[in-house]
Amino acid sequence: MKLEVLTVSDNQEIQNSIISKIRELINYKNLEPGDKLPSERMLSDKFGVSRSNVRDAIQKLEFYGLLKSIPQSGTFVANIGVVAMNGMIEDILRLETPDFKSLVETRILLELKTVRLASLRRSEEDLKNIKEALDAYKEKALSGEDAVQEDLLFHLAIAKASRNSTMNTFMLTITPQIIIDFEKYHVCDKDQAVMGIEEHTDIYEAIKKQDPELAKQKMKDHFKALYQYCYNVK
Amino acid sequence: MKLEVLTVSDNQEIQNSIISKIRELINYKNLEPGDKLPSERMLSDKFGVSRSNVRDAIQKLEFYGLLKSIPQSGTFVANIGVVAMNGMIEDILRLETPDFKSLVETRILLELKTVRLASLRRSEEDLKNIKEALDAYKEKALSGEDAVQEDLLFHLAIAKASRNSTMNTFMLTITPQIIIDFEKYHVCDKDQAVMGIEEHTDIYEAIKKQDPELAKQKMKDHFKALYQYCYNVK
DNA sequence: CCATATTTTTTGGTTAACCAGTTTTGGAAC
DNA sequence: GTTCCAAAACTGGTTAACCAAAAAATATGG
Repeated sequence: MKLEVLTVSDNQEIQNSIISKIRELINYKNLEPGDKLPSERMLSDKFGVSRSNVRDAIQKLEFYGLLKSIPQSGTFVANIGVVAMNGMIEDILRLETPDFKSLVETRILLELKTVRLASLRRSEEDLKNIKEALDAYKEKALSGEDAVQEDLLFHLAIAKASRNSTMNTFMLTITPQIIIDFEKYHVCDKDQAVMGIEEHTDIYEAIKKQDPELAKQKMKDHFKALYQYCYNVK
Repeated sequence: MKLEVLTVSDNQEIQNSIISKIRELINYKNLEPGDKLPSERMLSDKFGVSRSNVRDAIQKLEFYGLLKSIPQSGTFVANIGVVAMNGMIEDILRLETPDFKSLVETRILLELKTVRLASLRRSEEDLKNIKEALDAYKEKALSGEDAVQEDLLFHLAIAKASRNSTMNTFMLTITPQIIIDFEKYHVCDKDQAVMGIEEHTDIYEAIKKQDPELAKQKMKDHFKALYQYCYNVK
């Protein structure tokens, strides 16, 4: 287990080092938006690493919109100037795995917004999906089983109903880590699950009534315990 | 150009189809958290696609925390139940490229929060970084040049000072697309750049004074024009 | 029959060869 | 000197062979 973590860390190091070298190259050669980077083979040769490592690094920079690979042509620097490029690569290199507090803080921010938007924009089908998620959660929680999954699916259903694809994506990306941390820190015990039913129902009713402020308040109440817990732990 | 878009779309289709098949497999075989998936070779064989396609699909599901590859052992379903797994894969398959309105809406939400947090948590070094970004923006804007990069670097400096790694990451991920859309829709003309100097300075001063509510209000003012523009366009 | 050592198989990851386009280049024709 | 075209070189993507480590199976000794 230790070894695995180590290798992952090493790979991360290698990738960051390659990203760093690509930045130096862009600076040194004064590459501007639209200019072509040296080929993957050349880079892997120059950096002394495998081509797949170079490809992975490029893919990451492509994800953040800094580079653009075109199939049989080359890799190009995106329509972004050298200043922004440097600043963003700097930030990307410093990206750390988010701590629990940061995660919860962000989740609360997002959910107070998505629940408000969902109240305003939900379709009848959205409402139906939320209701189904609520019922599934109810049943599981009442049976005394662990209902963390159904809990989060209820929240994801609200995020989907918010009709904001960016926030929906963000909720999707933080959910797995939240599940892991919840289990790690033993948040959401079973006694809270029953209380959660009432709170979830309140949120659902507010969305049904299309009352954004009420929905936001009910979500706030729902997060109250989590919020305090989170700030006590860390 | 058309062709490129087409192939990208095709690749996306292939990947989604593989993800979909993996889901069916998990459902059919009733795989639970911790269970091992068939090997990559077996999957590529069974699905009739290349192994690298399977690897890419697995990597994506790994990003969303649904699978976990362990080097010389196998790929395992994460500590997430079959219900949440299905719901999340469903959402992942439906992920669309975010529209401009969704992007701006999310950015405003994030920035109103980060500027507040930055006011409360900023270190002296954070403040220095923000000041430097502000000065760079000032200089560029006053010279009449395009200062979109320096503009966004100022905002990213604030995000960094918020000491919330998740929000910082989210700001990084949406920034490139925002730049692209800004240029596409010709937001942020040069006459706005000069006005932006004053607004940026106000925000900086509020952060310096560690006044979170003032900072939030100044950021709100800063976004006022953008907000209206965004809701008129779409 | 059990516990331990050893060989064999299986695994995700890596490397190198290959492919189908794109880009460059060299020289022929005018 | 310019234009054009074919051929060679180069490109990111794909495929298949290979690697080392981890499991699994088999053998060995008690």
